Amino acid sequence: MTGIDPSVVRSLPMFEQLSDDELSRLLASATLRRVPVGKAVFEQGQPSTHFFLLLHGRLKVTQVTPDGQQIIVRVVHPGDIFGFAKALQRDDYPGTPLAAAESLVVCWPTEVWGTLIEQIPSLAINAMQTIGQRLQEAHTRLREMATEEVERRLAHAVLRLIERAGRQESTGVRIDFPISRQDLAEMTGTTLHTVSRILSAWEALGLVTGGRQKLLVRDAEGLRALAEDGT
Amino acid sequence: MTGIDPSVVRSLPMFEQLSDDELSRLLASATLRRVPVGKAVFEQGQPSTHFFLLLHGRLKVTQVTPDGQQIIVRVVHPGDIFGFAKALQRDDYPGTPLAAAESLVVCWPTEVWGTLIEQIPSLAINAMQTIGQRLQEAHTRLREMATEEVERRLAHAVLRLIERAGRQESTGVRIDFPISRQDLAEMTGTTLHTVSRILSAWEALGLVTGGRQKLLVRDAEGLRALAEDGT
DNA sequence: CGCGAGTTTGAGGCTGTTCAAAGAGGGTGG
DNA sequence: CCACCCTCTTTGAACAGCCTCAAACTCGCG
Repeated sequence: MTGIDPSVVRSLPMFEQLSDDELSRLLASATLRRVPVGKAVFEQGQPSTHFFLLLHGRLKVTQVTPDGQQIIVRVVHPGDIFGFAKALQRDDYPGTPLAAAESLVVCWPTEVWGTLIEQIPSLAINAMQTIGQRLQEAHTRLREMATEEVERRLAHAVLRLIERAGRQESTGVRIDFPISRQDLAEMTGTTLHTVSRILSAWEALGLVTGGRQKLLVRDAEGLRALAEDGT
Repeated sequence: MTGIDPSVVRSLPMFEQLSDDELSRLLASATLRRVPVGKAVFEQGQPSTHFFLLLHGRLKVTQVTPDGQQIIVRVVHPGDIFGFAKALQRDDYPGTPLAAAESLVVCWPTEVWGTLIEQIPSLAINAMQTIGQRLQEAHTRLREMATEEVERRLAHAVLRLIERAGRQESTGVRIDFPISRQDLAEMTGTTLHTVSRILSAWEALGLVTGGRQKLLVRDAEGLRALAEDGT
C-alpha cells in the first residue's frame, strides 16, 4: 500500500470502469507526490522514467524554445494523466509541468505502462481517447492562432479555462487557480502588455473582473459572442 | 479478397510486424478507393463511418472556420493512417482530406477498429504512437506560431515537407506533390502574398527555385540555418 | 512598512495584412 | 497547333494590429 485512497482515483472518469481488483493492481506500483507552487513535476528533456495522474491542484505545461522563449502548451487539470511520453515512443519529456497551485500527483514507473494496458484494455482505450482530445484541442488552437486576432484568441482561451477550471461565485465564474497576464499571453501567443490592455477593455465593458493573478468572468455569454463572431 | 496487395501494406512501418494471418484478417474487411486530384476522401462534419490508410498520393487535411477561413492542419503522406475519429470518441470527422495528387486509400468500417486492436495489440500501440507523434508536431507548430515570425515558420514548414515528401534531384530536393503558395500560407498562418514575397527573396538568395505549384529546395542547410537562428 | 512581483498605460515603430492590378504557366477546345 | 482562359503568382502601396521600449503604479507578502 502506498497511502493512495482508491475511492478518490475511482471517482475520476478515466478510472471509473475499473474493478476493485484492477484498481488495486494499478495502485500497487504507484507512489504519491506533493508538488509546491512554482515547482516542476519533471523538466523538459529529462528521460521519461514515470507517467503521472494529477489528483489535486493545477499544472501549467511549458515548452521553452532554444532561444529562451516560453509558451504554455496546455493546462493539466485534476483527473488528467500526463507525462506518458514513453507510451508515445519518446525517451524524454517534451515539456515541463509547473505547479500553478499546490498539487498532488500519482506517479507510476513507465515500465508498468505496457503491462497495465495489457491487463486493463479499457485503460488503453481511455488513454487513446485522451490523446485524441488533446490532439483536437491542439488543432483548434492552431486554427485560432492562424486565423483569429489576439482578442478572440484570448476570449477562447479564457472560455476553455472556465470550462475546466471554473468555480461559480455570486458575481460570476472564477478561474480557480492563480493565473497571471503573462500566463495568458503564453497561452495565446502574445505579450503580457496586450493581454493587460484587452482585459482592461473587457473590465470596462463589464465582461470580467481582474486582479493580481486572478480572473473572474462576469458575462460568459458576452465573452462567447466576442470569441465566435468577434462582436 | 479485395484486390489489395498484402505485400504493399506489409512494407509500411505501421504494419511490418504483423503475421501473414493477422494481415489477411486486416485486409478482409477493407476496400480500396481511388481519389482524383481535388476531391475529398470525406468531408468535415460527416459521420465517421470509416478509417483509412493512404497507400499512394498525398492529402491536405483542411479545417474550415465558421466564418469561412481555411487552414491546413496537416499533410497525409503514403503509409499514414487517417480519419480514425471514432477511435478518438468522435462521431464526425474534424477535417477534410483533399487529394493534392491522385491518391489511393484503403478503407475500413469503423466497427472493425475495436475488434482489430483487440486481435492485434501491436496495432493499438502503433496507433497510439502515431497519434502521439501527431500531437507533438501540433505542439511544435503551436510553439512556432506563438514565437516565430512568418519567414522562420515558413522555413520550418518547408523543411518538414522535404523530410516527408522530398525527392532528390540533380539541383536539390523537390517537394514531390503539387503545392501552391496558398497551401503554404494555410500551413503557416499567413497570406499567399507574404509567402510569395518570401519565396521570391529566397530564390534571389539561391535557397529555392519556385514555380507554379512547384518548389525545389536547393540549399536545405541554408534553410535550416534560417529556421533555427533566423540568420 | 518596504520591497518585489505583477500590472497598467503610453508612444512609436515594424511586421505582415489588405487592397489592387498586372504578369505567367498550363491545360483545353477549336 | 495555336489561342484563349483560368488559375496561380508576383509586386506595389497604404494601412493596421501588435510588439517593443519605457515608466509609473499597486497589491500582497515578509
